[in-house]
Amino acid sequence: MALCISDPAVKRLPMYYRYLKEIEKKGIDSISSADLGKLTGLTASQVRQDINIYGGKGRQGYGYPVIELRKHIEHLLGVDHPHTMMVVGMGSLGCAIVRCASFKKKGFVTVAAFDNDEKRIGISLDELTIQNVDELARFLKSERVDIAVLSTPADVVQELAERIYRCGVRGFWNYAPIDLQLPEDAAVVNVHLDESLEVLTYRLNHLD
Amino acid sequence: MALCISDPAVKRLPMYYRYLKEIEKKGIDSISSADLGKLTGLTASQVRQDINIYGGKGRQGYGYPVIELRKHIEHLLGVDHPHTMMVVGMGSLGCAIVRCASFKKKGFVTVAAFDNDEKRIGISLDELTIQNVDELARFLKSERVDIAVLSTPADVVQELAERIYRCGVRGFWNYAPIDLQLPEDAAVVNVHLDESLEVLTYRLNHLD
DNA sequence: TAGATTGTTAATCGATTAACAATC
DNA sequence: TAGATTGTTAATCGATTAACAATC
Repeated sequence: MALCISDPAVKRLPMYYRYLKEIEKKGIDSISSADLGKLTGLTASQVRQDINIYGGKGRQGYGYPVIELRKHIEHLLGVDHPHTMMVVGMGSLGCAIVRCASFKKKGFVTVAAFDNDEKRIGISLDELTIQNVDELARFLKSERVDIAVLSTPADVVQELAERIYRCGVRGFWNYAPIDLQLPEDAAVVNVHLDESLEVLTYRLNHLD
Repeated sequence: MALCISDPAVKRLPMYYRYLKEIEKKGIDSISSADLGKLTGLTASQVRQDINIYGGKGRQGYGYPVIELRKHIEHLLGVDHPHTMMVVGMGSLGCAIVRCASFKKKGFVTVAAFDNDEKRIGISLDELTIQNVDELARFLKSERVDIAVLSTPADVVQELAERIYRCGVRGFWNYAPIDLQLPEDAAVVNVHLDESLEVLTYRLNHLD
């Protein structure tokens, strides 16, 4: 795909997707940039620029066809086809992610869960059994995994991620409080929940 | 505080804070903007601009004093004093947040947990007992809560947040997949884990 | 047709980067 | 002192907004 979307515009993509699904559910079949702007908190101009960059098409005097645009963005995001995930680090956060029903609904299938703690290995969650992290490379030889979810302590996650990368996984959703360093051909999102909370305390302490 | 920090600069604050703590732990007592830039992936120029805006002070020919700058940013973020939190919606994600030890270490004390499901009310997690969400207003009459963590289904969270706001809480850390609408004098951070995952699939599907 | 609204270009705004004098 | 590095101003870059002709 030749079209290149700037990072700020990519980050708005999921928001458009969310609102479009809402609008679609209401049975509305077209929406103007002005109305979509009101919903998302953006200017109509920005909405039009974005949709143009995304390659979406509207009709003058009418607006954007909701279903068509939703499908278009769905395809851009890549969520029109399922992804397999594995979770490494089965603390309470790792377990919460495995259990999270909304991801399943959206086509994210967790195919394995790993930990290095003997007390956790063998425990079942939903249809999964927690495996020893030493089995990881062997598992990845036979199973395709699109996304590794990392919810281990920070001090082991970089080395772990490199190991997983070498097994061919290219998507990394990192919950450990560091910035993963991986080769260019890997897609990494660092979640940094702690930093999100610190942004909140900043705002809370500077309200006035 | 008169100084106004732009949103992009506020969002970099926790990252500086994280790296400064790391550097401090290594026993290094001064760092140049060039070296801090290398760590954070920013230009030295940006680092200096940021620190200036934050009100931090360095010394020519020497760099920035690590401990002093760390403390300064800690104060700006407001994490130099403890915050109380309550969690509403005790699904697996809500439980994971209550259990998350790293928040405790950073001065975030969870003082209550609520749910509306009879099966969950009365269950104990750590030192907390899950209370009926109907008790929420009564609880807030006697206890001060800085931050409400919302991990309920999306369809109830807006109304719930408004109710909590009316009880005087001003910090909202929202995990439900909607954008909370609250008055100006509330500090809201919408986490949107699902959207973070969609940004990952976008990048994964557009690697080449 | 007239009204509405897109698609797109130009103008503006704000954030990042470069440059360099000040100074430790 | 000489070298290093900040603090700060100016230049650049990119993203957002405004404007308006095209057209449904």
